[in-house]
Amino acid sequence: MFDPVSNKIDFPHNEEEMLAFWEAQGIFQKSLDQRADDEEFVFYDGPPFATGLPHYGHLLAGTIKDIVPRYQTMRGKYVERRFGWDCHGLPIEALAQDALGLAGTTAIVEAGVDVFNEKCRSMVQTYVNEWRKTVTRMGRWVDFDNDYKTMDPDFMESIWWVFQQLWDKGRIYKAHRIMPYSWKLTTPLSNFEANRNYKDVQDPAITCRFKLSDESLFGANAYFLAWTTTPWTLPANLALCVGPEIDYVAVKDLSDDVVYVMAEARLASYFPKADAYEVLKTVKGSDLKGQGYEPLFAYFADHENSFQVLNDDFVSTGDGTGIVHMAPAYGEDDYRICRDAGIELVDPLDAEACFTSLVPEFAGQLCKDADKGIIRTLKDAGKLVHQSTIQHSYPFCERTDTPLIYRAIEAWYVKVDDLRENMQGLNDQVHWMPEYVGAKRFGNWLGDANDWNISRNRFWGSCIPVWVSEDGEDSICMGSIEELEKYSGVKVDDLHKHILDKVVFEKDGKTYRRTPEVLDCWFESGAMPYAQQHYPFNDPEGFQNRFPADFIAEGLDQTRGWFYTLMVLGTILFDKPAYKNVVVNGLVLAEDGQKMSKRLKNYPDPNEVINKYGADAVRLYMIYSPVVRAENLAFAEDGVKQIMRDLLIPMWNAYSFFVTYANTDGWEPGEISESENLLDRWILSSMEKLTEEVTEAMDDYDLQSAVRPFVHFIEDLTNWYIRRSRRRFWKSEDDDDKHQAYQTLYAVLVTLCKVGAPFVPFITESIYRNLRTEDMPESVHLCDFPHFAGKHRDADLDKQMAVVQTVVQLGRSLRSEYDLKVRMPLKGIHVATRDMSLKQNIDDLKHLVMEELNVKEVWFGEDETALATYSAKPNFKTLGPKLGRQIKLCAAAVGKLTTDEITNVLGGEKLVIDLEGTPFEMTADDLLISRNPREGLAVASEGQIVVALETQLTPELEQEGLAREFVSKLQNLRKTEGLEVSDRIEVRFRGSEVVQAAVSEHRNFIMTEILALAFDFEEATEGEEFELNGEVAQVIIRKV
RNA sequence: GGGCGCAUAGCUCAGUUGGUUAGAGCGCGUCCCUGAUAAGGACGAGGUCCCAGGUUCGAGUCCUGGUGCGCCCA
Repeated sequence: MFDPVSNKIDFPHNEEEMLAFWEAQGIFQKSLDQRADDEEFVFYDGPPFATGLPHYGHLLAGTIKDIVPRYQTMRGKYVERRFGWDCHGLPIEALAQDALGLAGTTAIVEAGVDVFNEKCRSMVQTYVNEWRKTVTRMGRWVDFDNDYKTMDPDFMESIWWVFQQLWDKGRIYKAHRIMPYSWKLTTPLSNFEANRNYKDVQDPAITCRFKLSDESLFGANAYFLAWTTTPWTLPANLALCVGPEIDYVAVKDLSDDVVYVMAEARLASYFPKADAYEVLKTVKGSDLKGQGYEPLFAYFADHENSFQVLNDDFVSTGDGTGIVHMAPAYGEDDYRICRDAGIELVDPLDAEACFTSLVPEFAGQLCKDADKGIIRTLKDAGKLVHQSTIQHSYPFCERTDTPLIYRAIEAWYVKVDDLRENMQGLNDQVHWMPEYVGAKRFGNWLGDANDWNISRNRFWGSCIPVWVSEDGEDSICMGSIEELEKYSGVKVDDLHKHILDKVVFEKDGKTYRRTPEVLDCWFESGAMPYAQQHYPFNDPEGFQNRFPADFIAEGLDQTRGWFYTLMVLGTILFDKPAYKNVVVNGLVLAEDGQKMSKRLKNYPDPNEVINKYGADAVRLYMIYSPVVRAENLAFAEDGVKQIMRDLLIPMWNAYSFFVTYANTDGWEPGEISESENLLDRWILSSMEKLTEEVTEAMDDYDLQSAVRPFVHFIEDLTNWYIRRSRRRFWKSEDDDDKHQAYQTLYAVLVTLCKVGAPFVPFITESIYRNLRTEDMPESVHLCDFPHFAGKHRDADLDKQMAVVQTVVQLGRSLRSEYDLKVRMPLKGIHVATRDMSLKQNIDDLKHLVMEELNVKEVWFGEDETALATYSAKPNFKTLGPKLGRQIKLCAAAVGKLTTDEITNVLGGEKLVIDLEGTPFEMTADDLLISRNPREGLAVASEGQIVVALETQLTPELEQEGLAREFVSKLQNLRKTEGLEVSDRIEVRFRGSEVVQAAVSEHRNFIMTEILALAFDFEEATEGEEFELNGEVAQVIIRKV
């Protein structure tokens, strides 16, 4: 006996039971243990930040990260799945800052880095339990107990090893980088952070003049004009820049005979009146290259290579003068262009962006506040030619709402720009899903990869393991804790900044201190393949089997993130890609196509959706969408509901049907005998086809394609196999046939559970658990994935059944058109088709049609012409290449063909048409023939099939129809009276003479159908009154 | 500003190497069926395949240029 199954299934509740079962029996662990000696399938889990609750994007990625390992496990691989946590970085620091009420880096330093870092450490765990709960509830099997955290000492030690590798290979260097900087927080921000808070502000816009050194060019009184909205950068000016292709003019101001140099295109804005100036000369920017000028301020007058005109294409004539003032410490282009010209930057601002003693005149003033004084000084010195204000949008610090400045920050870099081709080559070995993300998006990105800035001027992170001598001359890079201990004699077991910065040692008379920066947390996630296993300190040989990964999966937004950092480090360390297969998922948006927003509440709470429809439905909804191929998904709760109704409920109903009748019959799974029944063979063939399609799609990591064939299969199973086999289960007198029906449906359901298990782990487990016999594994997830050996595949049968389904569809359509209920038996249906492969199983096929359409006979024939006329079109696919332009003539000729002519061609005759005087020969293959039902007949056609329904009714047929109506009413009555399917009844009835006649004629049939033991006609019967095809009857039933 | 992608029915999406009636499911309307099914079936309405050019005998599909949206970068 199977456990009784209700068709009223509560999926979420059922899932909770399965979770409890997995937990109690340790099924996940068993699924690992039983593959312990098998080949490894290596999966790397990208670590999420632990600073918020999981959202749909995580659920999606988590589902993909669950399906593939489950599938591979069932295919016989050992798949270790360790959860990872990204513990370091700004998100967690921000939480800690809020918790401690610390506004910026100064406040953190004052409060103590140790206090701050320990707060960060304590807060990392804040959301872990919530994550574990939700991830587990989604059915994802992943090891939380043996997780890796980027703040673990082992992990951090491996980071050192990785860093030292880069160091030893000469790939680490220090340079400046222009970054948005908050003087209030005294910290640089990322571009991303800076982009989030633009405001419209008014700033000064001034034009200054820079005196040319070479008086031979335009005379003794000639100046370059340059425009700026940041006057405070002028004290640090070291060069001017012009566009080499831009035309510049030297114009004499006729009011004072001073000569100014500026872009021709900007002339009108400075000299609106044409009679106020005289153009002396026009030159290209490239002609001005190398010209010297007198510094505006004297502070850096002796600076090497400075105060000359440079060339660069970035200069535009959109505003200003077409000549750009360069302060390399305060602009990205400035920095780049000056560096290339051999000009070292000067930065006379302190950490709080106040001028230092290098600029004594403004020392102690905040840079922005110094604007006024600087402008006044320039004005007094006669160096200011124009002054106004400009309104523009400018980035502000999110936390303090003070304007950001751009300034040079010392940073550590990994050199990667010489590895572009190497990385692209390795990337070609990676299988991407979808393919274009790897080939185009990621490939292009690798193609112009820039050196990687890996340092952060922050506190909570892995430390750069470099100790620098106090004179800055020597550096020592540590690759392990042991190495540090050797140098310092200090024992350390925690590698965070507040510990390590206290480790100071002497070597050869010099004192060494650690460089203050911490590592970008992307460096840690990129080093995760090594660090999670504590490589190379732990089991370096075993590492060979666990690198690279067979599979990773993340969102499209990781193209420049994890996918990239894994690739960079894999390339440098081992000259290998770090992963072989990648599934890239798209963004999950709100139903309206907007981003999901907590503030707008434009999406349902994930936990509520799971608790309403179940995790299986949510998983399936997401996977059966293009979001698993990097496209966006507008998440619709209704879509989840739909998936449940389309797939999960029908599957459950098929199962519930089986168990109900198997229990009624006391059927038990037994020895397997090959069924001869056509439907059985067909559904087994379909099952194997499904297995094959799912396997192929999964081996290609195409999850959406793997799910698609389930839809069709479930449809075939429930609405064709079971529908057409129903009577075999509950009315069959042939025990062998009944046994084969049970055996087949049983086998199909068990196999379906196994094939579906990776995708919908709960419902399949629940069904499997009830169906399994003692000798089978206790969980479907401990089973092997089914093979598709081709044992049951029968392509001919698939095709024949498709024809039968078409015939039935056409027959139903005709019944509907002629208003003939299916309960009314009809004489028969004619099926005409030239495809006579049907003949093979014609008797069985006939019976399917007869039962489904309720007709007494099916006549198969080849001659369609009695039922339909033909018309033809050329087969453009075959004729197009042969005929080219002439195909239009051909089409005209073919369109005129008569039914008889087409019949002849179908019979094998060649068709010759005239094409501009040339005969052209065609065969039946060159024609596309459509069948058009003849007028006045009940005929319908589709493709090569034509059917004709015999619509005439006879008294006998009408009588039988009435009997069937009677049965139908009684079945409904049984149902409303709450009888069990196997209950026997007594019936008393009365009715019109017509009814009486029909009932007595079909008495045995009726009694069998409704399980009546007694069936009596009574003149005066109370009870339910029915209308049967216009006749009246009254019935009383009683359970025996 | 650059790279990549997406745009097909009211909605969610299929649509092979270009081939002549562009499909499915849901939703909607009408009708039917029902002793496995919170189901099922038939029929119907609903399309400028984002726009404009081009290549071709033939373009949803290929090319060029736009528009809108998204991701990443600057």
